[in-house]
Amino acid sequence: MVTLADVARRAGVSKSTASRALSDGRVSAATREHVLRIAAELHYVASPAAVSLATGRTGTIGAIVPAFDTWYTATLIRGIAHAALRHDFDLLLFELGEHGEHRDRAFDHFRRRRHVDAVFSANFALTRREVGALRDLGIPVGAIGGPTPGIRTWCLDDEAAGRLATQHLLGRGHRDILFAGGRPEEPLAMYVAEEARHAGYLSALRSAGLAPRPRRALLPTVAAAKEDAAAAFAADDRPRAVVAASDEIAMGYVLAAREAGLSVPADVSVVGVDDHPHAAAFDLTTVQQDPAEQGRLLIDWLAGEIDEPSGERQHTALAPVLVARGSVGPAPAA
Amino acid sequence: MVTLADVARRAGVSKSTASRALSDGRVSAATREHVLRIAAELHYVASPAAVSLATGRTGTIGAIVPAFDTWYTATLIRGIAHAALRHDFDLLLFELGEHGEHRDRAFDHFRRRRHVDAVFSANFALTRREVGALRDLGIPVGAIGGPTPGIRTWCLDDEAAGRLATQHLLGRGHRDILFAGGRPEEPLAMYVAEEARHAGYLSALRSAGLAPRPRRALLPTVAAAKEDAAAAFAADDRPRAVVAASDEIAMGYVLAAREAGLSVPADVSVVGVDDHPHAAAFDLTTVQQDPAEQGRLLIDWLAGEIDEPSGERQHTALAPVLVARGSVGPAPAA
DNA sequence: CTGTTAGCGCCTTCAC
DNA sequence: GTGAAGGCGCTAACAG
Repeated sequence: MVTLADVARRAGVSKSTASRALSDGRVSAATREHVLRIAAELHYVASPAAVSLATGRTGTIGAIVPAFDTWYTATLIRGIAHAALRHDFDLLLFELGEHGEHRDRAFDHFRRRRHVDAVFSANFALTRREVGALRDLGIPVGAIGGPTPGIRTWCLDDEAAGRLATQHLLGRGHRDILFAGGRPEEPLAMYVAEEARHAGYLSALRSAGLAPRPRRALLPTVAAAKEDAAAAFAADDRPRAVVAASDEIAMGYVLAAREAGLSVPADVSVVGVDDHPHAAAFDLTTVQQDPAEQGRLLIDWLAGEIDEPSGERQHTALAPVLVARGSVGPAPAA
Repeated sequence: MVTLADVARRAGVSKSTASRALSDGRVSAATREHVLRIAAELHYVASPAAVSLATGRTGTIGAIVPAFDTWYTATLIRGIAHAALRHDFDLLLFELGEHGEHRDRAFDHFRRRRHVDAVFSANFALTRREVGALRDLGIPVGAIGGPTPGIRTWCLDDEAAGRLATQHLLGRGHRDILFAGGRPEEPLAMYVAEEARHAGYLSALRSAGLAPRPRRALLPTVAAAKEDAAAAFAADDRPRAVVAASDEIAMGYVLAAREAGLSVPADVSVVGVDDHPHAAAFDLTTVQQDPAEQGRLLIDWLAGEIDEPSGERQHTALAPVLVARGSVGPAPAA
C-alpha cells in the first residue's frame, strides 16, 4: 500500500509538505503541482483510518431508518445516497428492523463508536429521549419527519396534503367523505404523517361546514386497506368518496371496490397521497411528494453543517402538489 | 472521550494488559474481570479509527446496489442490515444511481479508500472487468445474482422458477402460454433473472411439446406491463395464460385485463414471480422468493470469510416455491 | 514556504 | 502473566 511517506520521498519533500499539498495547506504552486503529480502516478489515496484518527473526522454520515422495504424509505435513501456521494461522504446505514426491534440499539450504536460526522433519522418519530441521545453525539443531526424540538427537520406538509386531497373531492361536489388510514398501536407505530393528513382532512371539512365520518383505522399496506375497504363497501352507507392516507391504502380501496363490483370513479372516488410508482397504473388521483428530493435537502444541509455549524433547528414543510388522474368523479346526484 | 489509557490507569495495569483483557489475549482471569468492570464503568469503547489503523480491519461491510426503490433490493438490504448487525459489522452503502450513472465510480471508490473488510454487489450482473476490480481488493467478495466466475453468488433458481410457473399453467390444461418480461436494452439493463426465467418457461414448454409465443419485451414495472398488456389483450389472439417475469409485471397485466373487461382467472390466467407484498391483494398466484433470507446467507458467509477465508466461489441456487392463489384457472375448453 | 516533532488510540512484538 | 516500546498513516503545531 502506498502511503504519504512514499509520495513525500518520491517527490523529495517532507511528509508535512506532501500533506499540505494534497489538502489545502500553504505550499508553493510548483510544489503542489509536483506532489499532486507524484501522488497521481502512485495512485496514492489517504488511509481513512489514519485521517480519521488524526483529524477526528470520518467522512461518513450515519442513517437511522425503519425497514426500507417501503417505497417511501427506499426512495428517500436513494436520494440520500446520491447526495452523500456528491459531497464525497460515505453512507452508513442502521436499520431499525422490521418491527423496530433494534430501535434502542441504534442510538447506543452511534454513541459508542463515534464513527460518523453527522447523523439523521428518517421516517419515524423520535422520542424525547432519542432526540437527547442524538444531540449528545455533538455532531450535526437532522431528521426526515414532523417538527421535532431541538432538531432540524423536513417533510411533506402532511396537513396541507390531507386538506388538498379533501378539497379536491369537495370541489367535485362530494359532501360525505371518508378518511382511511392511521393505524392502531403496534411496535412500529412510528409515523405521525397519517395523523397530520387526517388533521388536514378534518380542517377542510370543518371549513366547508361538513361533518367527518369516523376514521377507518388500519395499517398502511395494500393488504390491510383492501380488507378494511371490503368491510366498508359491504356496509349500508358505503362510502362514495375516500381520502386515503397513502397511495398504498388507496390502492387497497380501489382493488376492494372492483371486487365488490363497484366502479372507480363512477361509484366511488378515491384520492391518495404519495404518487407511488404504481399510482398511474391505478389511474389514481393523488397528492405528490418526492422523498428523494427530501433526502437531498437533508444531506446538503448536513454537509454544510459539518463544515460550519449554524445551529439551525427549524422545520421545513414541503408543499404538496395534487396530481389529477381518473379516480375521482363528480358526486352522485343527491 | 475515554481511551484505553484511561481504563488501564484506572485499573492499575498497563495499556497492553488492558488491551489483552478486552480482546482475547492471555491474562489472568482476575485481571480480565477487573479490567472489564472498569471498562464498563467508564463506558469505554475502542475508537474504530485507531483499531482500524492498528489492525487493518474496519468492521464494516460494503454494499454495491442499484437503486433501492424496488421491492427486491429494499427487502434484500433489510435482511443484510439485520445480519450485519448480528455480526457486529457496520454497513456501508454505495448506490449505482437511478440509471446506473455511478456504476464506474462504485468500484473505484472501494479500491481507493480501502475502508471495508468485505464487499458485495446485489441485483445486477457484474462485468468481467468489475469482477476483476472487486477481486483485486483482496477482501472477501460476494454477490446476489446469477453464477459469476470468480465470485461466490446466491440467487433464486430463476430458471426453475420460470419452469415452475409454466408447469403450473400446463397443469391446469393451458397449452398456449405467453411470457411477459425481459426488457429492451437500456442503461440500467442489469438483470439476468428475467432471461433465466424465460429459459425456464421455454424448457417447460419444450418438455410438453408445445410452442412458445413470441416473448413480450418490456421494462419490469407495473406501468410498463399494464401498457404492454393493453396491447396484448387488444389483439385478435389475446393471451389466455401468462407467465410474468415478476409480480410487478403480473400486476400490470391484471390491471390491464380488468380495464379491458376481462376477468382473472376466467378469461386470463396469470402467474408471477416474487411474492411481492401486493401480490395477495391481487390474489396473484406466484413463485415465491425471500430476498431478506438471501441477504442473510450472503452476510453470514462474508462474516465467516473475513475470519478465515475459504476461497469458495460456487453459486447457490435457491429453490423456488409456488404460492397458489386465485389468478390461475382452468384452460378454456378448446 | 518548508521540515521537524509530536501525537491521534490502539495493538503487538519483545523482554521480563 | 505483565509491562515497555514501537508502529499503523496522517495531521497539526512549532520552529526555521
